[in-house]
Amino acid sequence: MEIQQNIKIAVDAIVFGYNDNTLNVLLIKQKFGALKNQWALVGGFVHDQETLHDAVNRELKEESGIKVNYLEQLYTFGDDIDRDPRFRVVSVAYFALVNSTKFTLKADTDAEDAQWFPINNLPPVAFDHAQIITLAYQRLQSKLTYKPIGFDLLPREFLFSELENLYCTILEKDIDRRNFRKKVLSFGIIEETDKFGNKKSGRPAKLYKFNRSKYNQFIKDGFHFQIKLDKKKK
Amino acid sequence: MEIQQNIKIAVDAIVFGYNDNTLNVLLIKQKFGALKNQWALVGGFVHDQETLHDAVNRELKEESGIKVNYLEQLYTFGDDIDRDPRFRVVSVAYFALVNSTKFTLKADTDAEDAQWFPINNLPPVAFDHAQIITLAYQRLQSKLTYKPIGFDLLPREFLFSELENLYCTILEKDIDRRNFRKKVLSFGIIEETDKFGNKKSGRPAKLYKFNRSKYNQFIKDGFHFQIKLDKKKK
DNA sequence: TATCAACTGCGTATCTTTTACGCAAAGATA
DNA sequence: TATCTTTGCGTAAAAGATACGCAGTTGATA
Repeated sequence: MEIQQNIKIAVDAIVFGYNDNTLNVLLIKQKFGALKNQWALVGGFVHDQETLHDAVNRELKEESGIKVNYLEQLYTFGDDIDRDPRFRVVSVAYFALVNSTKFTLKADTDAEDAQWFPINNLPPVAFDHAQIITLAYQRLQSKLTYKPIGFDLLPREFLFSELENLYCTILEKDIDRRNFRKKVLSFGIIEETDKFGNKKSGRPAKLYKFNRSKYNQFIKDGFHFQIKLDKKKK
Repeated sequence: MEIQQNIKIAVDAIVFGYNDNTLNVLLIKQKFGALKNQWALVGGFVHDQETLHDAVNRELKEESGIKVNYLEQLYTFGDDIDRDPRFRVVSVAYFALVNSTKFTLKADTDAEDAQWFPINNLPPVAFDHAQIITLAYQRLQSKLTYKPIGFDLLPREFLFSELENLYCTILEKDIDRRNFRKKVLSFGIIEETDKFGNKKSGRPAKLYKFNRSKYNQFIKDGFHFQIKLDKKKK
């Protein structure tokens, strides 16, 4: 039985980083090919003998040198037959989080340049990549409220104010600092260290860290991680 | 620029129906090909000139004659290189809901037989389809709590007790009938008709119907549909 | 060194939502 | 009429979310 089919499969990765109260997206500019000199998501065609996950990780390594903290499949784009002008491509998009302070971007084999762009100030991007980024941002926003993925954007040890700002920034909402702290602490999934973060002014703040095994237990016990930030109901 | 790639793209559909307090999955048994005489999900290879959605709808029509109420992309399975013994297949799985009382299944061109199976009593299925069904069921369970998709499994007009049983059955949880009713009514997204459902005994019950435009307004006003069914906290 | 600005960390009163559950209403059956 | 069953409404108590006061600790400044 032979199936005639002339469609290529690619993967794309939307990598989010967080730095200085700003959410950033990783974009690359390729040396070769159709995307020459255009900003685009990390991505490329899947090899015959690698899994989709392997393909994403390979592209991430080849094009940016980054190792992500969190990776999940986002959506498969295959309803626009002409999204790539060369031939039909179905692209499986992945969604990744990284602590961007940890890395210096190194454009590796395929990419001429790799850079962080603030989500609110993106350059024009290739193909339908703007649409993909929008979807990824929505996923990030909603997932942040019911999974503890914010920690994957922060350093291993962080200040409460950093976590708080991250939620404010990404969810684009106000927040009551004291209630937020109370809520997060009530889950019992982060613990304080004996270290203090260095700040310009103000009372020194303890560094905290996320405890994943406590989180797993928390879930197993039937509790729910949920952070809502609406200051007021209607 | 030529890309060498030898991977086929398929779509699969997990169709849920609800009947007599039972959640069912649609499976088919094919006449021809590798799946001959094995139960499997509706699905097949994507044509070069059709979108992924079109491919799913075509397969649904060809293999079962069903028109679904709700369709969304579920997940793309491409991490098991040998999931199909013939050659590498990446499959984009879709998740569909239908009011199964409305249809008589007609096995059409490709399928020998199309049948509903209770989710808790499935026959052996081809490939990794059991895994796909499990994922779809999880998606259904979680989505039911925050989107009004339950109505897509019911007739246009339904009894409150039917809606209630649907939630109980799918979420596998107990429920306080009176609180459930209060909660759902408080959203203002379903309205009563002047008709009554026929029951064996007991006080006659009004038929209700879901009002989608009210729901859209409800969302636009910043409210959230959310139905939690835990009878007790820890 | 006194004061101020900036930020942390804790506590409490109030309002809203969820949960538990009592009970009358409206048929069907015998 | 007595009984069974299911519907539909109401209310009290428990739990959770929100608003907000305020002292503690630092660096910078007058």
